[in-house]
Amino acid sequence: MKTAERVLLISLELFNLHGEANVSSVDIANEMEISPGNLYYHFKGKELIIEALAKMYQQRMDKILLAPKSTSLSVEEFFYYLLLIFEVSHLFRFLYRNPAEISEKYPHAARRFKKVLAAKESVLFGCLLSFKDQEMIHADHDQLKQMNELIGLIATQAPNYHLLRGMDINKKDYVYHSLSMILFALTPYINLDKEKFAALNRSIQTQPDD
Amino acid sequence: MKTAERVLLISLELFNLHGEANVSSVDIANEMEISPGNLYYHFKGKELIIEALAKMYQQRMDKILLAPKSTSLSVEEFFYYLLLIFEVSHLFRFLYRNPAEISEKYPHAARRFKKVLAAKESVLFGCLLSFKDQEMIHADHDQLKQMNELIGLIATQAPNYHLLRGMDINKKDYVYHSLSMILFALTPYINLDKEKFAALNRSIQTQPDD
DNA sequence: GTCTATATCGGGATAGAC
DNA sequence: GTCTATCCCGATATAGAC
Repeated sequence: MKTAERVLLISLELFNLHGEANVSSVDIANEMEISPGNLYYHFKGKELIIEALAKMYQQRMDKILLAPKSTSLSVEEFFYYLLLIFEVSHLFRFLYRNPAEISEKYPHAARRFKKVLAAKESVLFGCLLSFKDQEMIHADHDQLKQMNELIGLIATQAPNYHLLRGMDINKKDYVYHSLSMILFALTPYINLDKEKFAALNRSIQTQPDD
Repeated sequence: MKTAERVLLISLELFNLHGEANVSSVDIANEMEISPGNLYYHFKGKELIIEALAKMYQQRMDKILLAPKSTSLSVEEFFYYLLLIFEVSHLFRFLYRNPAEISEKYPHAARRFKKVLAAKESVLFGCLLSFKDQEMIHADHDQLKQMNELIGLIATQAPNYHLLRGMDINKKDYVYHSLSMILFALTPYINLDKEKFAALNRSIQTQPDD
């Protein structure tokens, strides 16, 4: 693997584990067992590393968001879709740790990040609307908007919340927990027979191995 | 006012405005128009300032949480109670900005903070239970737990979420918005006649001046 | 591409005079 | 209690040899 690629992978890992602010360029160089000077040959500063990572995040997420969704998802498919999104967010979870800091220090990366969030929100709202069209959900437009907002809050803040509750964010468990929170929030509005609902609930609560 | 008090007030303001990590002791001294040496005479390091602030937060919050609640709150009173809690959280919002960082750098402050969160959660769960007893809410025990968790997520993560959406966190508007998110999440389970519900909704959406 | 050595800068921290 | 002066240290950044 090329050094530049390794820089990105190792940086991502360290940022996720310890938080971006706690990882210096020297830390990255040490972990890679190269010299700081060499690191600077490839990336002239932490800023450029983070921008590159934000770009990776954007590309991975866009691939999911822009996938030609067979217009009408089932509820089960919707949650599987959410899972895909959560998994990518999990891979780049350092971006979610202190969005305020990141925005101030790395405006370019922040722009990408916010663009992705907006796209995510609009795609998910599209799903909700199509549910309504198919009468799989009973709610007026305003309620759909509130659901969407709740989903957005859970999706973006779940890592911090779970961290606060002492969960290990580096295990993927919290992703499933977040999904079940979303399911709980939507349940009163969803038309889904009891068996299917129970099955969905189980599949969310079952934590596959990492 | 004594210098030590002023240190705490100014620090709190700066931390809330710019985030704890972006405010150095020199910044605080400058803002107060005293010398860094003088600042160190009163607080030997940022750590002690933050611990003192965490203690203030704990005291303010305990006063609310331990207030002898006339056992059976109405739904309206419950939301007013939430508002009181949110207002104190708002005053010390810097603690919510990057809990992971704070925990690592200031374990003492973090202990207090987490203790308060736990107390908050248990008090609010008590309210939900009493609603159930009075049949003001229809939900089983597991659903109550999920509601409580959702409330906890909204209460702790709302500032970051709203920041991410470009809101100005230094205005108190987002507090009311958070309350209406909670109301939305609880609505399907609450027995409340339409008029009272609409009135509650209005009173939450009306943003009193700061 | 990679290394070593070094310069710079800002924040944290303290000593000693007033 | 308050100030000035100073020190230490870690992170960023770069020059120049290999």
